Amino acid sequence: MINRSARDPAYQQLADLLRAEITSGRIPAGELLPFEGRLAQEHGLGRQTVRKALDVLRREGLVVTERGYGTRVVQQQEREKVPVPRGALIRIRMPSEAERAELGIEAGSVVPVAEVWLGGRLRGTYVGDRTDLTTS
Amino acid sequence: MINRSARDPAYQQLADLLRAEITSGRIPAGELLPFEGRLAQEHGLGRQTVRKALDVLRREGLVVTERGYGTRVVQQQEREKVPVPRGALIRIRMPSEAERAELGIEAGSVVPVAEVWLGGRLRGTYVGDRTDLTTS
DNA sequence: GGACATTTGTACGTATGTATC
DNA sequence: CGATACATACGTACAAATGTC
Repeated sequence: MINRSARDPAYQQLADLLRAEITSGRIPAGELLPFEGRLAQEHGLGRQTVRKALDVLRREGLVVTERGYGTRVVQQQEREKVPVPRGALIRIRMPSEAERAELGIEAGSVVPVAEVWLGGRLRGTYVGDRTDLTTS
Repeated sequence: MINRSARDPAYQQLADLLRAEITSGRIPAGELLPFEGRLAQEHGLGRQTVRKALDVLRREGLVVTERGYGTRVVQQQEREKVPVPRGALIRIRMPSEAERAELGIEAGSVVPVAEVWLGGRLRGTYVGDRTDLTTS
C-alpha cells in the first residue's frame, strides 16, 4: 500500500512495490505490467505519478516500455564474454542516443556501455546487459 | 528556438539547446543554469517540460540539480585508475537506490557501476563517472 | 533562532498526439 | 477504421530545501 505521509514519495513507493513483484518472480520476465491507467486506479494515484514510478524501473533496466502497447519485464539477457587484452583501459558510461541506435539498444531501456581503449585508440564499445568483460 | 511542429519533442529540443551552451563553454562548469521558471518563460514552455529537458541532461551527467538552489553544470570529474587483475570478470550495470547511497552517487545523476569479480567473489564496485579500469 | 523569498520536488487534473492492436 | 495505451504538454497547487536578513 502507498502511504501518503511517508518520507518516500508515492512514485518511489510504487516503484518499490513493482520491483518486489518483479525480482520475486511474481511478475515473470516477458510479462506485461498492468497498464498505467490501471496502476493509477489500483493505487489511488495520478497517471503522471505512475509514469514516474515506471521511469524509476526503466532507469534500473528492469522493464521496457513500448508505446501503444505496454510495459513489460525484461528477459534476462544471454551474456557474452569479451576478452580484454592487457594494458587496456576500460571506461563505463551512458550511451548517447545515436550510439543506442547503433548498438541496438532497445528504446526505453537504460543500459550502460563499456569502452575498451588500447594504445590511445578505441578498440570496442560493449553493451552492459549482454556483455561481461574478462581480463586475460 | 523551439519549433513546436518539429519531429523532436520540445523538451528534447531544449535539452539540445542547453547541451550546446554547455559543451561550447558558453555556460562554464560550476555555473548555474537559469532557474526552471525562467527557462520556461524564455522558451515559451511549461515548467514540467523544462524539467523533462533538465532530466535529459542529468541522465547524461552534464548537470546536477540541488533542491532549493538550482541546476549547475558539473565539473569534469577527476578520474581514478583502478587496476584489474588478470583473470577477472567485469560486469557493468545500473546501481540500485541503496547502492547509490553507499557509493556516494549524487541524487539526480545517472551513472553506471562496474563490478569486478575474481574467483567467483566480488572484489569491488566502481562508479563510472570517476573511475577507469586498467588491465595489468 | 525566526521570517521570508527563491527554487526545486511531488502530485494532481486535463487535453491532445501517436503508435499498436 | 476504432479501441487501447503510451508520449507530450499545459496549468495548478502545495511541500520541502536553501539562502538571506
